Amino acid sequence: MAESTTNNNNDSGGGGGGGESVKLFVGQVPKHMTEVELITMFKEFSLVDEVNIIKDKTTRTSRGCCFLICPSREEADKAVNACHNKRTLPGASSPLQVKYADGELERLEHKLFVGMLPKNVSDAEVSALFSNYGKIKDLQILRGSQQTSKGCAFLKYETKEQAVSALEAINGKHKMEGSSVPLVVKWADTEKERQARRAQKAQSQASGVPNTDLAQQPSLFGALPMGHIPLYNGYGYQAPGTYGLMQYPLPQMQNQPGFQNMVPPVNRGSAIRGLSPDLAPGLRPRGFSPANYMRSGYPSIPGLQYPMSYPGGVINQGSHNSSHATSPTANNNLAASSNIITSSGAQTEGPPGANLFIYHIPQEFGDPELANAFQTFGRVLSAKVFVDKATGVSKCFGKKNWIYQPYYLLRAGFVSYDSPVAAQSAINVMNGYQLGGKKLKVQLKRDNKQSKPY
DNA sequence: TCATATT
Repeated sequence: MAESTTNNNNDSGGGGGGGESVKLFVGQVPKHMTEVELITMFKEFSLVDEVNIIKDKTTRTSRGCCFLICPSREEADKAVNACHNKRTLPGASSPLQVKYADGELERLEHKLFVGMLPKNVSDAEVSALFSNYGKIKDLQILRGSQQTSKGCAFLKYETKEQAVSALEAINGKHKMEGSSVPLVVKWADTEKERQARRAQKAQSQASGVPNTDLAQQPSLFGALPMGHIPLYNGYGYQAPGTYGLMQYPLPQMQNQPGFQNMVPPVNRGSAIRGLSPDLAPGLRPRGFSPANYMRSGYPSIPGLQYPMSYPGGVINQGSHNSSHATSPTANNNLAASSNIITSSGAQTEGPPGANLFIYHIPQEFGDPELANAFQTFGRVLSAKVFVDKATGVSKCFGKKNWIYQPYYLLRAGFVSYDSPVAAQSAINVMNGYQLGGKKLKVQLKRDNKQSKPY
């Protein structure tokens, strides 16, 4: 005797048979029909796990459509083939519409997005890594005009389990060779999400007055199950409006009695000192330029080894204009600057007007050096150097092959302060300052989150 | 010339 009244053969979760439940959208459903009636009807054509009538939010009445959950793709296809445009239910004006629900096809592809790939990564490297978790059906590294990767890829696995295990094992944990940041692994966007992303991008680029008001995008929230918290926010975004971080408790501590005396005065007044004329680039000691020392070896922390060479490092010199600045101070500064970048790699943004965009940063500068160079003017929340996409590589002709090699690493970066005053001080002193053969351009970072209605 | 990219 076969199953007669069992409608919950729930083997999809247990992994028996490898079936994966599939959600279908059904249109042209008479509003008076119940879920039980619909289940009964569809069971003539396929196995059915569940039917959910889609109801009006307020009136709770049927909207004339439903979701139909089938235990496998095969069963779902049976329902589609038997019903779509083939049968008209009593009271309906047109035949049933039965199709895969939005995002369902993509979901069934077990497709992952991989971010934070090195620019020069090869298919073989990515393939080797991800093959540890299952059979790769498809791999596509996104590449730009040259061979260089755009830092991300798409990847399909044979089964959901394989994709999940890769996601959990690699996301945020695995660093590729030569990369300092871990890979990001997420489920690829569905078609709808792609469109939403495109629209949002177009809007923010067109107007320059981006809409970051969450209240104006209610659909995204309505789509999330109640209580759902995304497992991983791949981009580390903060909710708009939550400026700053709690990771730097120092400002509060500095205001407490007893702490002030522990901080050398030169340090605490640094933002103001940065504005003082005697530190201005044009008035710095002659006969010593950053370009000079760069030719004769590459100091990792120029601000410390060549204290007179640029304004950011000037507080470290004990000689000519600040007798109370001592070398322990310099060490403190170094320690502070290396703490600026969090271990998670998350970049922190300061309040509006407190973030700088800096161009023509010397090659020798990494994040810590950049932070060090700019900390004289205020509390640096974050400093980030990156290579300019357009000019980071040049192509050369070889006898047989194209050779892509870096020739002049044009670098830019961001520095975020906790106050606009500090940022302005840094601009006043550092903009146009010659460092490493090029003049720094220091300006306020474009701020796309600026305008926000109340 | 504006960071973490989306087929």
